[in-house]
Amino acid sequence: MLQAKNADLRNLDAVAKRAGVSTATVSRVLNNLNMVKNSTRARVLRAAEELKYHPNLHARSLARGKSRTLGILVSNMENPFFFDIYRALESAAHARGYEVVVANTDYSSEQLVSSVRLMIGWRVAGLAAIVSEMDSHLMQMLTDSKIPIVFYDVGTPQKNITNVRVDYRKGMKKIVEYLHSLGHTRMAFLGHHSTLGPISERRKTFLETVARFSPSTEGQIVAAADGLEGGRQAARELLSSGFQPTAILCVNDFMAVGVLRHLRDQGIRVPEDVSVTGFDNIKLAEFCSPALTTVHIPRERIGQTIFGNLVPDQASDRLSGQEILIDPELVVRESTGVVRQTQALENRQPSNSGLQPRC
Amino acid sequence: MLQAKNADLRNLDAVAKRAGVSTATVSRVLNNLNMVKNSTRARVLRAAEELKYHPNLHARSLARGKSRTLGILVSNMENPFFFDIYRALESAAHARGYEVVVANTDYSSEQLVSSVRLMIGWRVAGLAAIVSEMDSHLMQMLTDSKIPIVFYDVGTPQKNITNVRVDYRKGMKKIVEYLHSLGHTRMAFLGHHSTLGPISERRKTFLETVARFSPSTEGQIVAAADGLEGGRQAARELLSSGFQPTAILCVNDFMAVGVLRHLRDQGIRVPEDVSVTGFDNIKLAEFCSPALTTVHIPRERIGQTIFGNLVPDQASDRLSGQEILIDPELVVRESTGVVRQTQALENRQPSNSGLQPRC
DNA sequence: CGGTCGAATGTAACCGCTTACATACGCACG
DNA sequence: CGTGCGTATGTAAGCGGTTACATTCGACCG
Repeated sequence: MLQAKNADLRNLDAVAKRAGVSTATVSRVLNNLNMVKNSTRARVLRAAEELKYHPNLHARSLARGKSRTLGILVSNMENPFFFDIYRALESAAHARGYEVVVANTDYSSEQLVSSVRLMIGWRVAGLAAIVSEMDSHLMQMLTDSKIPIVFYDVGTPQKNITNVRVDYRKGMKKIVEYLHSLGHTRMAFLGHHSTLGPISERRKTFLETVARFSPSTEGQIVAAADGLEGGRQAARELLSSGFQPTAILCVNDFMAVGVLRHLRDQGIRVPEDVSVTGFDNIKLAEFCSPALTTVHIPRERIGQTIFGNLVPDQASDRLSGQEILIDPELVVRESTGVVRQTQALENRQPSNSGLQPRC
Repeated sequence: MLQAKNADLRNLDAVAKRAGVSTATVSRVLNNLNMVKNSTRARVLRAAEELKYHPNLHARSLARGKSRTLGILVSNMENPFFFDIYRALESAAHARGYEVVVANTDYSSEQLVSSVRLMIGWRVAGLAAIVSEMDSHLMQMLTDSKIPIVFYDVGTPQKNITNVRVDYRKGMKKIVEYLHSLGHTRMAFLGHHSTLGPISERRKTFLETVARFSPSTEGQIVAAADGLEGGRQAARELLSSGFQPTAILCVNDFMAVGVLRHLRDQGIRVPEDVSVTGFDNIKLAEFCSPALTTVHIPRERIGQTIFGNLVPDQASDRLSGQEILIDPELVVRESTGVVRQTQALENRQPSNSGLQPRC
């Protein structure tokens, strides 16, 4: 583009002219390469300062052919679970001199794909996909890209792709067994986006584990959107479905907080009338009322692990192409309790639902 | 950099060669400029597809000399208040074909400055600074940059800088007056980062308004970090200070939720024993227990306003250099109540603190 | 049939930076 | 005083796109 001679063109050339040196020297000064006499360095720095010069980072990346920027994709930044991983990852990155760009996918695989396109276009040095959704062509696109990638939750290991997973089965099993040990007989699983892998893993495990205690124990399923409002909505549907749960198992803490709200509105006490559990152990789980019994997922560690596998550590090398499995732990707080005899018996109504999912 | 002839070099040239056309034609196809015969377009697209070609966006920005990317700076993405504005802004941007990059500043002006540097380096088309912190040199740096900028909360209007502000004074006044009308006599303001402009605006208004009701009413001040934990911590300090408030006014909802937690732990009932108010009206305010009385700040509208002032609208022109003021509204929920006679009288202890802030 | 014109494509000069290589300089040494 | 060498700087060729301008190619017209 032949640009009109712009009066305030602030580029290397302008700085070079003003300092009476060549662009190469300016570049060397700005990149802290030595080999530059102190007096020249000073002249250059002053010139840059006077011109309010800010290097064009696009030009820089282009010339260098590589960047120190990592891409991060998350399904729902509003959910503190994702935010926490993002934050841990970002701070690890900053500590090692990497920049970070984030994109929200809203659990939509179209958005996931278009964000990945963007990141590839930006030639990020690595890509972390902390998402629950997937796209059939995506894996191919990513392996082709040759960019180091870490998937959390979804995807399969490849030459350039590492997977970090949490053993959701184990976590879910612990919850169901714990509730069963408290005498719960009618449990409901409350989720969102039932088609997504990591979510349906929990749902399936729920159903399987409940089935093990059948017929003394029944299971039921509902789903809405992720979030506070989604949790409330799902609780509303659950209660009006006729199934009268002794315990509600939420797919995550964030939705559980919404559930608590609806129960309080209905005058249903937690845990006296019904127990509620979450998943993730976000900070909010400890601050809501009653505090949530949940499953702890070590988000800090996950963030660090992801970073470690994205950026080649000088010492140890990457576990590229591996799968890393993380174990969750049960955290018991106030939202669960022993089933009262009356609670187990009362409300026994024609519950024709049984184990049939209806989401 | 003279690069080793990279076997899988996927750039315009490679696509052009494979399609048997020039790079100009490829570029035209990829940018949907017409003037390209359909048959050639198809050949080019197939070549690009086969090579898994992804345009280098750095090169593109560099060549175009302008970008369609907006920079967003927020103080604390973890606080839903900031997140909501960010989300509204992002979705407005996407709707108009803009990309968005975010950076967290953690209320630190050093981080703010370095993020601004980054954004300028990326030559963003516009910059939204939704931050509470400030830096003395920053304004100069920004006006010099010539980038369209919108500040929320801080900064002063300039040629290329618009300001969006919420009338926090009005909001705070409404809260204090409301509480006073309920008979509250000992109020505490609970904040964070007391040196930051928007925060101290609320604190000052609190003190002024309380002073108007003096001596029948007393005020007290504490501060901790923003967040759930910070709220809890501040509440702890407040209660152990000897000042026994009838009402606790929090600088934002997020901290208020932390406060509620501590009060519950201490067996102090809200609002029977003490009233609590928030600020912002985040979703969580409605979901916590008890639901928070707060001041509504229209974050959606703020996000849209910011976008509208960042990107020149074809129809109306920007209000650049203006200041836009937004009015907040009181939202009464469950966390505030009338002071019981006993509550007002009991606990009357040697409160030597009076109106003296101690943060 | 030469000329005109518009549509389709090619050529090459940028965008602003990095960096390999060339050059200039000063100084110790034979 | 010429040579060699290390240090400081300059020169220019990339990086991978975009786009102004040139060129080619038919079709259509006088």
